[in-house]
Amino acid sequence: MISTRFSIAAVERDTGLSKDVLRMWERRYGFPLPERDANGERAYPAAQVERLRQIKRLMDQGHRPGKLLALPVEALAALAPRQTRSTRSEHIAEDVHGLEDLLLLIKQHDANAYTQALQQRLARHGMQRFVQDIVAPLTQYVGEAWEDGRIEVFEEHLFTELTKRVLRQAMTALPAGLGSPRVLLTSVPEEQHVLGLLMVEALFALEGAECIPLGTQMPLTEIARAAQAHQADIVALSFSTAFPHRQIPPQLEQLRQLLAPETELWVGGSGIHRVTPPAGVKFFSSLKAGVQSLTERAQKKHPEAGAFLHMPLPGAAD
Amino acid sequence: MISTRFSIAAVERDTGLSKDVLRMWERRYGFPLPERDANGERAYPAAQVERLRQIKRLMDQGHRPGKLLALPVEALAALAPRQTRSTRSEHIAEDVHGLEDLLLLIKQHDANAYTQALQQRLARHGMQRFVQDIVAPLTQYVGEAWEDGRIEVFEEHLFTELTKRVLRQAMTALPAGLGSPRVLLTSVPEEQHVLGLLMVEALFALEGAECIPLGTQMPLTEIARAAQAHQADIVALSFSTAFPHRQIPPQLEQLRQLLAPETELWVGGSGIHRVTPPAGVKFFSSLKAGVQSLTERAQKKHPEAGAFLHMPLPGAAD
DNA sequence: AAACCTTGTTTGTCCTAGACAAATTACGAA
DNA sequence: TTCGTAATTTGTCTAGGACAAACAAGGTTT
Repeated sequence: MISTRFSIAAVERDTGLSKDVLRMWERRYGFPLPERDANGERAYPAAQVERLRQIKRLMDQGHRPGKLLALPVEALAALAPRQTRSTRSEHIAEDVHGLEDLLLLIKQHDANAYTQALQQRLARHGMQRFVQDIVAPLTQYVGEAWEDGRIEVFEEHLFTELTKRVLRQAMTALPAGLGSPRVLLTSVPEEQHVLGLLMVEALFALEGAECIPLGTQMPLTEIARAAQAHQADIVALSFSTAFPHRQIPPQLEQLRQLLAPETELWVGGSGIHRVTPPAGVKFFSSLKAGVQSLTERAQKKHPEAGAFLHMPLPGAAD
Repeated sequence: MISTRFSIAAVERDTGLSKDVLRMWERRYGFPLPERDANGERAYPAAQVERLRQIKRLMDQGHRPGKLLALPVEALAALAPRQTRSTRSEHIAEDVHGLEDLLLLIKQHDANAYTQALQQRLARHGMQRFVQDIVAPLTQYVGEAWEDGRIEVFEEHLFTELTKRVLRQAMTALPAGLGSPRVLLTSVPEEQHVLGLLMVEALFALEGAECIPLGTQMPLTEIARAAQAHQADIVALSFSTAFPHRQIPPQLEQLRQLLAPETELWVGGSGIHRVTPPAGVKFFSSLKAGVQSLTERAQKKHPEAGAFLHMPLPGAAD
C-alpha cells in the first residue's frame, strides 16, 4: 500500500486533536510536520497520525505535550502512566483475576462468550451487586487498560457495546419507577460514554426512581428543555476521563443557568476527579455516593415511604 | 434571567455549525452578529443561537444558507421543507396512523407506555416484520418530523433510546450466528445515529450472519484494524441524513484504502441518497436490498447451505 | 421537451500569524 | 513542609485571504 495520507480534518476525527492544536504544535514544536498536497494543504502520513494517537493517549494520562513532542519516537512507547489517578485501582485489586478473565474474552474477540459470562454473573449476584462489584470495576479496569495502551480502541468499543446490552436487558426486567424523584440521565456533547449513565440508571431504578434516559450528547439548551418538559427533579450527567477537564466547569455553569433553580444537577463519572463543582452542582465520586444521596433525599421528602427503599449500600464501587 | 450568552465553542456544540462557518457567515452575510465579551471574543445571545438552530434545520432540508440568512426572522418559521427527499414517506402513508400513535406517546413523554406499545407490536408481528414494517418506517417518520420541526431534539433522543432498548432486547433472544459471513457494524466519527445499524443487525442476525456490533463513531483507522482483527468479511456502515453529504465520498475512499481489498464495504442509511458510491463500495438504499444482497452472497459462497436462509423478503421497507 | 455541456455564483474549508487568558510549574519565603 | 508569587506552557480565539468543490443558470444539441 502506497502512503495513505490524511487531511487535517481526517486527523482531527481520528485523533481527537483539534485543527487549531495540530497547527499550533507544528508551529511551536515542529511536530507533526505533515507533507503538503497539490493544493498546499497539510497531508499527514499514517506514521505521524499513529504517533499523534500515542501522544494523545499519554496526555490523557497526565503527561504534558511539551515534553512528549520533544521526545524521540522510541522513548514514547516506554513511558509509564503519570500518577494523576488516585491509587489506580488498588481497591479492585482483590478481584482483579475475575476481571482479567472477562477482559481476556474481549481481547480474544469472542463476543458470545463474553456476553454469556456477563449474564452468568448477573444471574449469580443479582442486579445491584452485578453493577457495583462487576460492571463498575470492570469498566474502570478497561479504562486503565485503555490508558496504558493494553487494549485497542475497537476492543473498547466492543466491550462497551456488549456490556451495554447486558445492562439494558437486565433493566427491562425491573418494575416501573415510583414516579418520584424523576431523574433525567444524559451527557453533554463530545461526551459519548454511556456506560456510567447506564450503571447509575440501573441502581437508581432499583431504588424506585423514575429514570428518563436520553442517551448521550445532548446540547445544553436541549437538556434544559427536556428537564422542563419532563418535570425532572434531578438532571444527572456523566463525564469520562476522556473528556477535557478544563471544559467541565464552564459547561456546568452554563447548564446551571439554563436549568430551573429547583432542578438539582448531579454529576458523576471518572472525569470529575480534581475538578471543583460550581455553585449549585453536586459531584459524586462514586456510584455508591450517588445512590446514598438518592435514598437520603427520598427520606427527607417522603419520610413515611422509607420502607420502600433499600438500606445504604455495603461494599465499595465506582 | 439575564441574557445568557454563548461562546463560539458553545454555539458550535449546540448547533453543529463549525467555528469557521460561524465566522464566515458573519463576514459574508452579517448574521450571526454576536456581541463581544470583555476580551473582545464573540458572545452570542440566546436568540441568535435559537435562530441558528432553526437555520441549520432548514439547511438539512435542502435550503441554501445564502437565502436563509438574508431572510427576516418571521419568514423562517413559515418555510416548508424543500423537496429533496424522494416522495417523502408516501410509501408509509398507508399505515401512518399506527406510527402517529406511537409518536404521540413520545410527545407525551410517556416512556413506559411507548416501550410497552413497541413490545406488544414485536410480540404480535415477530422480529422481521417488526423491524421492517414498524421500526424502519417509524424511524423515517420521526426523522421527517424532526426535519419539519414537529419534534424536539430531546424527544428524538428519547425515541431513539427507548427504541434501541426494545430492539436490543429482542436480539438477545436470537440464536448465535453461523460464523459466516462475519459482518462488522459501525459508523464513522460525527455519525452518532445507531438505530439503522441495529435494524440491519437484527435482520442480518436473522439470516444467520455473525454480527460484530462496535457501536458508533469509530475512527477510520480503527475500523480497519477491527476488520482485520475480527476477520470480517463485510464492514457495514450507516449514514443518517444529519451527516454532511459532501464528506461521505472522501471518507469512504479513505476507508476503502485502509481496508484489505477482499473485505467488502457496505453502506446504507438515509444519508446516502444522491451520493454516488466510490469504487469498491456498495450502497444500499433500503434494508430490504441489504438483506437480499446478503442472502445472494451466501448462496454464491455456499450454495449447499441455502436451505438455512430465508427467502427474499416481501414487502417494502427502508 | 429532455439531456447535455459551459459558465458563473455560492459555500465550506483550509491557510498564516498574532494575541492572550487560564492552567501549570518553578521558585523563593515563611 | 506549606504557602504565595512569578514564569512558563498551552489551548483557544481573532483577522482576513485563497481556493476548490458543489450548485444554479443559461444555452446548445438530440
